[in-house]
Amino acid sequence: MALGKYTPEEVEKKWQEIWKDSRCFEVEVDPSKPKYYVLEMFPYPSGKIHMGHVRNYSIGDVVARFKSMQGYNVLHPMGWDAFGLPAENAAIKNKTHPAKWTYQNISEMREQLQRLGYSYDWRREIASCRPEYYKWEQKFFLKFLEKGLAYRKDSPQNWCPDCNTVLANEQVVDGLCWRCESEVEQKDMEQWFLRITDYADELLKDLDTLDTGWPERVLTMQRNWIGRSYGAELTFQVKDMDETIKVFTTRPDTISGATFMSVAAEHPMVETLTKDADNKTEINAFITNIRNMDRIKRGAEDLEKEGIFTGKYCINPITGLEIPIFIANFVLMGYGTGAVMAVPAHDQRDFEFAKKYKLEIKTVINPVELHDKGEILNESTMEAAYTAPGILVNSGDFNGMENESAKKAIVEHLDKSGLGTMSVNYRLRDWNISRQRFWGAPIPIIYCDDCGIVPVPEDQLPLILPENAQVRADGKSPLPQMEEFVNCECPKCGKAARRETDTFDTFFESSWYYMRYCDPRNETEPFSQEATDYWMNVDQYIGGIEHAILHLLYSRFFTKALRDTGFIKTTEPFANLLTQGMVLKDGGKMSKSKGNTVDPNSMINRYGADATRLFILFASPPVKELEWSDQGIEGAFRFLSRLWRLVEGLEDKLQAVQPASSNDPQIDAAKQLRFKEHDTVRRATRDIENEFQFNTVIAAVMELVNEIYGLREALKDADPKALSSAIATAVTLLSPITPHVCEELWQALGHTTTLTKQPWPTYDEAALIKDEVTLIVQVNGKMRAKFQMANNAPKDEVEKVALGLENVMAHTDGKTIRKVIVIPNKLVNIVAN
RNA sequence: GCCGGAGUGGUGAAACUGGUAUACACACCAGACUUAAAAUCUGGAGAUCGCAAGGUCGUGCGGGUUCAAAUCCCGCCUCCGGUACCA
Repeated sequence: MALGKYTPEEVEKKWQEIWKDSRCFEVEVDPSKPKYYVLEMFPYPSGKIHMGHVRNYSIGDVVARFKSMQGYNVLHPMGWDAFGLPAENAAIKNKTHPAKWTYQNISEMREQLQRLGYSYDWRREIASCRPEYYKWEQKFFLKFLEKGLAYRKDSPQNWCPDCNTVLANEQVVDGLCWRCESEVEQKDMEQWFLRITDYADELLKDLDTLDTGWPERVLTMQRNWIGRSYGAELTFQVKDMDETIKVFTTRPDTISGATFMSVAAEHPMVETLTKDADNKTEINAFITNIRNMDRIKRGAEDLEKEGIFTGKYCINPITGLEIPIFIANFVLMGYGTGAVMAVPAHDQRDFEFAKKYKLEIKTVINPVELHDKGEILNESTMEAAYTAPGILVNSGDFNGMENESAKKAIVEHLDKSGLGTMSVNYRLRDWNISRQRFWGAPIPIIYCDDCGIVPVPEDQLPLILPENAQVRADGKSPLPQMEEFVNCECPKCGKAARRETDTFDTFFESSWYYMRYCDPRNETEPFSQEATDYWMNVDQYIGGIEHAILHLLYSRFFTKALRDTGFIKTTEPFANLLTQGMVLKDGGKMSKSKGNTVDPNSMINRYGADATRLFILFASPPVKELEWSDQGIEGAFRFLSRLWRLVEGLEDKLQAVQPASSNDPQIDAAKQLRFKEHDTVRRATRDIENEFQFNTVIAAVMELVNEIYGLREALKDADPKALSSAIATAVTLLSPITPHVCEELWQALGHTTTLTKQPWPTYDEAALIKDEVTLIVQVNGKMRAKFQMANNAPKDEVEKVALGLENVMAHTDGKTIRKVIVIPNKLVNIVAN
């Protein structure tokens, strides 16, 4: 069969059809084979794929094809994270329904992905906006409700005025909305929450099990986000009032040094404390000022510490002394109890505050060096708080104790009078899942005047998002105005009732989609036990670092919550995580606003899917950033053409042999080629297995191709089998990366089966042993000469030859040879002076 | 401040357990082919001195360990990413 000119569009179309017809990427549960689940984060159907997607999905495709060649039963699905705000905005703009826009985008993006030749089992495709999908998460929600994992609460929430909805803490980045970057406001609202904090400890502890599979920095980010700190909750009596204030502290050992107390402006006690203060107006102005300050300014590092005295005192439970209560701008209601016992001598913030307002500073922890000299840290000359360990002083019965043991002793003492207990505090907050948006899954709840909150009965699921809704020009959800949606019967008492009109946070959908892929068409349950027992968990997950906390934390939580509600046995969803680097252009992130985007479609049109994939995998290792280069993709295309021409030029000489099958080379050229061939298999396998370093895999194959070019004249008549074997190896090794062109060349070699059924090549150790090796000679560590010698020549012989080399003699002349180090088959180092 | 990562040619990047620093590619230069160009094939190339053989320097900076360091240790500098009044 004549190969002709390399025209990617023809080759790619041809093989995509063959793969589709042969259904070679469709997989089923098969306990007789080891499984491998490779998953890339599913995209939001924005309409067009971008280079970030191409990179993400190309990496995943190589992994999938490679593992499949290694004999695994590979699950490699794709779908759509299809709920979200852009669809609503587009619907407003085009006066259409978000669903229409979304489904149209999905079909366009699906086509683009298919043009790239990815090995997905397309039968498993899911779109999270379909009732058949979100039905199950409505069911999960009802189960969570039963279990007490879902609850409703009225509290200040992050409100994005642009998106017209609340946001979870994780979705507020530097005080800005993660999606639209508007300034987030605070707003009191009644909302639905999931008790992710119930799992805080487990989420933290299980990070240790991901130690080898996840990038260090993602683990660290999650640990910081959960923010576990161990300390104590202590109770302070308010003087002359029947009230107490609880504080959380990690330093109960310093309590005797607590000379005042700071509470947050939002603290519920503030109103009571300041009710009859003389300067009530001043206090109110101070509070209003803090509360109106936006989050960025309030959180700024250089924000001046400010406070105001409430006029009230509380009693230090250890010293019995009265200490003033302040409202302070740096105390956050969202952490701990919203009140802090202030120990200026041993906390930097309290120190600064005390200096500013001339409050007492009292040393209670003494540095050991001073203590040994019989001295005590002098408060009046201190320039910063002393936060290191030490010995207790000015602390009554606890004097002389080491501060670490004093922590426990003091809390135990307070516990006797019910004023203190050891406690753990987390930075993590419960997950607010209510969204005041239309394009999301409806929360299956009914409000009845008589029965209160009533869950939608399970047999009424899915609770379908109305298809006839008209999106509003002001961006607000149309649901609350839709009588036919809102009005319903109470399932309990049958009276008229109202439906919840909020929808789920869209992170709800992405928190379990990888489970649904295991059994995506199941109509009676979210997924069968059989399917998830076999496929879960995901062996290799691939996606962007931007989800280090959000999606990855929610998914981990969901997995555990679904385990505890009996849906699945898995505890951690993703065994291994690869976060691919960004795609840059001209040193910056590709973005529409910068106008430096490169459209994957135009690259495919011009150079083909294979060249696009090749470049993106060659230019940088997957975890690193990738600088886009127009010349680079040109070069990738040139390499594929070069490989093509190699086969084309030898067409009548080549045979349909297996990779690495030339076993008996007679001439030097064949020996040399055989060595290179086996060495390439060794390197390629090693580099894929070592963190998927596809860039060096490609470099190795390029070297092999260069070698074949150099030897082809010598071998084409003398040993065509050696050439055929080497070409077969190159094509096979490259096939996960550039599958279409490799299939075509494989066929041109005379093979009748496809590469999708071809095993990954193996190499023969014996082929890597050379008759002669090159040795390096150093004199005092500097390279002076090289020479050829028989493999494994005896040390003394090697030494003799090395010492006799001309340039070596020149450098050792007149010197005494002290030592000669011989590393077999590698190097000789002569130490002389 | 803290946590993570990275500093290697003109550029993207290699270097497996310490053992020829710069593989592979891009860009560049030269030769072959061509009337010419493109494409292709072959070759060159870290800097510097030298006609050459060869020498000297060279992996952010300064030390150290070692026969031998891009690689290990100590101390810094710069850049990127994340994160922070978290009590």
